[in-house]
Amino acid sequence: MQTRTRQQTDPASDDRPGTRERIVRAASTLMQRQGYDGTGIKQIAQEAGATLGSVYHFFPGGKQELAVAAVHRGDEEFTDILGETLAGEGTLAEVLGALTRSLADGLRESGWTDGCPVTATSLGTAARFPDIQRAAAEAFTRWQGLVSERLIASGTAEETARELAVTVISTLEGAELAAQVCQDERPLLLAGRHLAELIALHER
Amino acid sequence: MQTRTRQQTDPASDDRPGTRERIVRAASTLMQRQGYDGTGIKQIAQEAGATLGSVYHFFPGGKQELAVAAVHRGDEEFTDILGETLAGEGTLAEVLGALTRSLADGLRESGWTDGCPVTATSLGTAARFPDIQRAAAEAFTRWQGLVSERLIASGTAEETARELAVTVISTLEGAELAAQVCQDERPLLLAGRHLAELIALHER
DNA sequence: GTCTATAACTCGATAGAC
DNA sequence: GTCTATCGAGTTATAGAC
Repeated sequence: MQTRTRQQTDPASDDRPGTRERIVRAASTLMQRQGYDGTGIKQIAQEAGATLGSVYHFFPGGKQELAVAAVHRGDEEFTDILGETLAGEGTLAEVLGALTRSLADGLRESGWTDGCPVTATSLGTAARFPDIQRAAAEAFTRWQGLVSERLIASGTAEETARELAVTVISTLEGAELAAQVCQDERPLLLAGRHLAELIALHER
Repeated sequence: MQTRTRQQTDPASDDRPGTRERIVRAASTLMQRQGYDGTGIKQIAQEAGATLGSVYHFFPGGKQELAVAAVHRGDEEFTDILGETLAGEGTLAEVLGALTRSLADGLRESGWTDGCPVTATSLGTAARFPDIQRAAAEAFTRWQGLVSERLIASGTAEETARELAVTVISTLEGAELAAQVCQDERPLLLAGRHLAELIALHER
């Protein structure tokens, strides 16, 4: 899901992150917007304020290795957000409402361009690049696991929780997609409400 | 969502569809698998058994016009499937189970490559090509409308039905995405079950 | 580690014969 | 309507100076 806070990429500013870090960020952001094939390595280098030589120095595997790093980065970012959100106060319904609200805000503020970096980077590449597919699958599985743990902790039966968690991630992902495609935040907000209802149905 | 039945593309067979039709089918199928930027016009021409000259004869607007036609085709195909499924016998729960089952079968049989043609073609292109974004948004809206009508017909209140329909499409779309990414049909099957529960909750 | 130059290739699109 | 040839610009990736 979309998680990135728009950041400074001023190539002239001091004490900025290291070159490798800037390259990964640029790759993740650009592939989130334009997908794997729509993003060029030269564009990544330029956005990162690095040269082509530096990109291949840190990522000798080329574009494919860069995409795997970008997916891992997207995974980590949303894992952090999801973890913090789920650990926050409030009922699960409130937590889901805050999460979808936040995703909707970020998506709208980006002009509906910045959706889920994992999805955008991996979709259409799975058949050609198994490494990218694997990284994306790991992300989805990790997110499902986080939701599942929270459901179990709040009293849902284990098997039920694992199943519900899969649908929670599917629905969040699909709602962000629908919001992006329709350029309308309602799918995300409705997903938050309906998921809360679905979960309440299974709580004891 | 993924709807296509694998079809003959034998370039030598007789009484096959016209050139324009073959080009649209090839464009839709290839962009469904590889996305807009991952699919070349030459590849489309070859898969369609046509020449580059023919492609530009029927689609003078080039790749962009071809992508819009491909999205419209994907829209029509799933609109037909959804319409027939919803009009079929059985409770809405049964109907959703059959639909997700069918989507899962198609996805698995394609080796997890053929997801939703509308999503795959439009994701990552919205900012650059408003025509493609618009065609994709129309598809999502149409599908939501179909589900909404069926919900209203089976006794759900109008506003409730419209809202539920949005989440039904979001969840189906997200579950197909999750199934594709994880190469596992369970997200789709669970989505069918959970959506049935959610809808039952709102029936009177 | 960073930079430039370039090799090797593919892309979308066009022109014009048939 | 169909075909081939090709243009110009773009791509990924590499080589080698600094």
